Amino acid sequence: MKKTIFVFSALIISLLALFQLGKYSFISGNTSIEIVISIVAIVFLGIGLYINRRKAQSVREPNHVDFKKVKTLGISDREYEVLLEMAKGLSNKEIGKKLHISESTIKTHVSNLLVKLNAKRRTQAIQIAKELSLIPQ
Amino acid sequence: MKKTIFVFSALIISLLALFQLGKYSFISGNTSIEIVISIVAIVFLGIGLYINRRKAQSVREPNHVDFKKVKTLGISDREYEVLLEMAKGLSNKEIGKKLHISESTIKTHVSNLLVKLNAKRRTQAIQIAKELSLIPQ
DNA sequence: AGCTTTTTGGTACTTTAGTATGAATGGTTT
DNA sequence: AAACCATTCATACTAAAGTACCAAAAAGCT
Repeated sequence: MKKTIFVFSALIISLLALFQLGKYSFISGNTSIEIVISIVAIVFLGIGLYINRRKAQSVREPNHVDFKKVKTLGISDREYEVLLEMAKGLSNKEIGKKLHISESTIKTHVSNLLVKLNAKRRTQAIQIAKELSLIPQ
Repeated sequence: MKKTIFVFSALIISLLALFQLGKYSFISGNTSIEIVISIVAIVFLGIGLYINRRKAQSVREPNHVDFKKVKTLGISDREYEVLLEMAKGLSNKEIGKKLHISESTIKTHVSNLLVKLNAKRRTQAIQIAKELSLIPQ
């Protein structure tokens, strides 16, 4: 947020400078009114595009993952791997094959995940994990 | 896409008009250079914001739902309701209670959904449904 | 009215998921 | 070295999910 304030302050200052420069250039007769207006138009168009792109990114980034929260919940690396595969819709057996470990181990991991995510079922766990941005949407 | 082209054409025309109007107002001496530049700046800022908002919406709208595709896949209204509850992480029994029908009926609906979505499990069905924008993310 | 689709529900069964418990291994910390 | 944690795996069990098959209302269409 500090960064945002700084960026916008710098923007406003440079805009005022542009404004004055435009006026000066015109009065001194070096530049035509069309060029001044065009420059202003392009600069402000760019600013408009920039502001909304930043906003769009911050509002909701579907692929953003909050690893800190994962750690906070006490989810281990291996459990997290299982969570990711689970969210893809794989069965315990399939996850086991993919990670080269037994289905039994997957069950253990899943069981632990359900407790840590406070879920009753794997479908609920996936939903919760996505809401908390633990995994990408 | 046709709509987009139309909107942008109208925009460019109105901008050219604004340009000429600005020049005329200034030359005729009715308006000061500051006001002309300010109007141009505000208008272009607004255009920049507008363009990016549309773009941000079209790129990925998490809550967008493609009902046509739902119908194309032959998913009935009731099956779709079940799909939504399923995606929330509810069990068959819980869905039954919520929709005031038996768990047995839910099983029938889920089984049909799995065939229509070409999924082996409910977790996979949810994943596929979200990818196809059948249900909100 | 007759036909079709949807929605509902049941039984019986198989498969998958999830729990509980215990235990062995390897790595890290104290 | 001892304690701790993550990872692995097994057994035995219960619960939930899913399949197959059937059947009967209810709603929609011609």
